[in-house]
Amino acid sequence: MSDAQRMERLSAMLKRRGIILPAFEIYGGLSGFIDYGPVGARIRRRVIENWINHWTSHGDIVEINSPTITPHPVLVASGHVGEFNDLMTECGKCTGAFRADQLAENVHPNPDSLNSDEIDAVLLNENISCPNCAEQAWTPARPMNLMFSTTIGAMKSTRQAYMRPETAQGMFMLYPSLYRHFRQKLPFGAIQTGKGYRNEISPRQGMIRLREFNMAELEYFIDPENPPTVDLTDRKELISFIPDPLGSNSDPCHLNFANALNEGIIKHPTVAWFLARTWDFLVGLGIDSARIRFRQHESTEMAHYASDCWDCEIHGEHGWIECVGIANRTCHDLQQHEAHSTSKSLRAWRDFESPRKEVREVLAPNTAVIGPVFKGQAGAIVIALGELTELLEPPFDLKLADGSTVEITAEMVTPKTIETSVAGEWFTPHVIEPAFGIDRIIWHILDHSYSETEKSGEEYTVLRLAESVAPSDIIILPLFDKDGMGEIARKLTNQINSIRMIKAEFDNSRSIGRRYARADEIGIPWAITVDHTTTEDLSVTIRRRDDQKQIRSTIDDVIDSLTKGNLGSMF
RNA sequence: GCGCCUGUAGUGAAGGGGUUAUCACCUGAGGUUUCCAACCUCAUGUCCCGGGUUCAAAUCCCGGCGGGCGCACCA
Repeated sequence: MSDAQRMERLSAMLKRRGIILPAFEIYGGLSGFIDYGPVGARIRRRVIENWINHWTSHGDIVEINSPTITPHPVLVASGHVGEFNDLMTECGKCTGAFRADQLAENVHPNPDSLNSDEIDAVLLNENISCPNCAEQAWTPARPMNLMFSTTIGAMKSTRQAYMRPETAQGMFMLYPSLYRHFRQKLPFGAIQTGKGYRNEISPRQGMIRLREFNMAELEYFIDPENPPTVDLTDRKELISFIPDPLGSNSDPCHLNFANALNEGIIKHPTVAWFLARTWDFLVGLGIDSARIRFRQHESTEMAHYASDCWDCEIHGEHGWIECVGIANRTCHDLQQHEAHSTSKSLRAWRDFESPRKEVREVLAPNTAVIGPVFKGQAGAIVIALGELTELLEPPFDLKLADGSTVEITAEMVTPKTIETSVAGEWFTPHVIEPAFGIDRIIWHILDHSYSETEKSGEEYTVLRLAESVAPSDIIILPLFDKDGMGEIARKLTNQINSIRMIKAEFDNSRSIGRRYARADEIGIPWAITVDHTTTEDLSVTIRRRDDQKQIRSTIDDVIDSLTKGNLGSMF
């Protein structure tokens, strides 16, 4: 078995066993889309359930769910419409593709604002040549829209919308509700799992770059002046870090999380905490911890909203692949939505340590005088008086918002000293976002679990899935489907399936060895075999997938252990 | 999107203008079998799609779609 062929054998197995398959294949297939088959769909569900439990068990994180279709203005505010609508042009000679606005950067003050005709003209008139081959032969610029576009409504009055490119915006839309839910106290977080859509130019590498994919994102809202810290000193694992090559500590290193934070490689204490919890999650799913690393983004490749970004990369058949992005998005999203939407409540309140006293000298308006004199203008005058930054001695000329000027006399105002007490202030929370690519994680779970061994000189395949993500918890096999063994096995299967959150399979087809082999190949961790002895004393054998070891026990004990989730302790 | 390679049962492969397209494994039915892909009999199932050349195309040509690799792209 040569290693070069391993991925092909793995892919063939995934297809043959109904785990991962190309989508729409009976219509010729469609690149960038996959199906999870009957076995794969259960693995996917369990990975997502693990993810939800992992975060909601923190206590200050809740799950929400939002639409996948997102109206245009939301994605304008988030920056996706701008970022995802770049105009591309190609060199007619060397076929290199470039962003047209970047080519025009030095000859135009604001190339991003140009439409395709305008930017074509700029490239032509300014004699912009290809950075690659120096030719001047640009194809007409075309928008490279990485969002799937759609419209809401029919006929007239349709509204532009897109399939969401990330689930995150849903959490920002619900910020006011989340703030109330958490009794107006930071920090808190919200998670969402679901589909995201990006119209990739060329999907590649199987399920690594999909056009429709499973995402799982967490938005954790914090007070930037009081970021939550978690003591990481008792975590001794050495983690592989690749820091920002432009930073001060740029050498790849192995450190525990606490030291990485202390040495300033991880800049933010809350980000450090999420890196650690991400590591816990992946290892808990059965990802090989030696093949996980954290890579810090260079400042130049940082997302448009982020101040500090880490990728969690996992190594597999496709090399090192970004599977989780952990970003400090700062206040960008909430500020943008506050600016673009009608809501002014995308903020949090922070108490001062002690209330701040403010003393202000003002000219209080005597409305009983101003009203009759100025009539319709009176309101504007009261506002203008309130906005005065220095105390003027009446009479004086007061400039109003509409540009007109009125004369204020002494009887119209009363100088006053106003003392106010300010208990705190409103601010825009910062957001730490761990964003998980579920399909990529599932690929690496399968990759790391896929084990090609030998058994009696024959090739033998075992999918060593963690119990938490196995497609079924256990398989029940009658040694032969006769002499009452089949009936006992069917009854036992039903009994186990009635246990909450436990899934049992039944298989009576072909020889026992073949059934073990099939179960091993899709990663079912345990098998119960009903044999002749069972018909006499209701004892069964329990077989462990990973070493094929078997023990005998009573059905009652097996069900008891299974319910408690500690079947392994019987061995 | 460009270039090179490529597409035959569920999986992996052979064949390469001319009867009914071949093999292994898998899957199903039956038999056999007292725990690890055993064996026997039988069965289901395939030339990616569309044009063209030809008396005849799974085979040759063109285009599309899918896959692999490289370039480009990848908040």
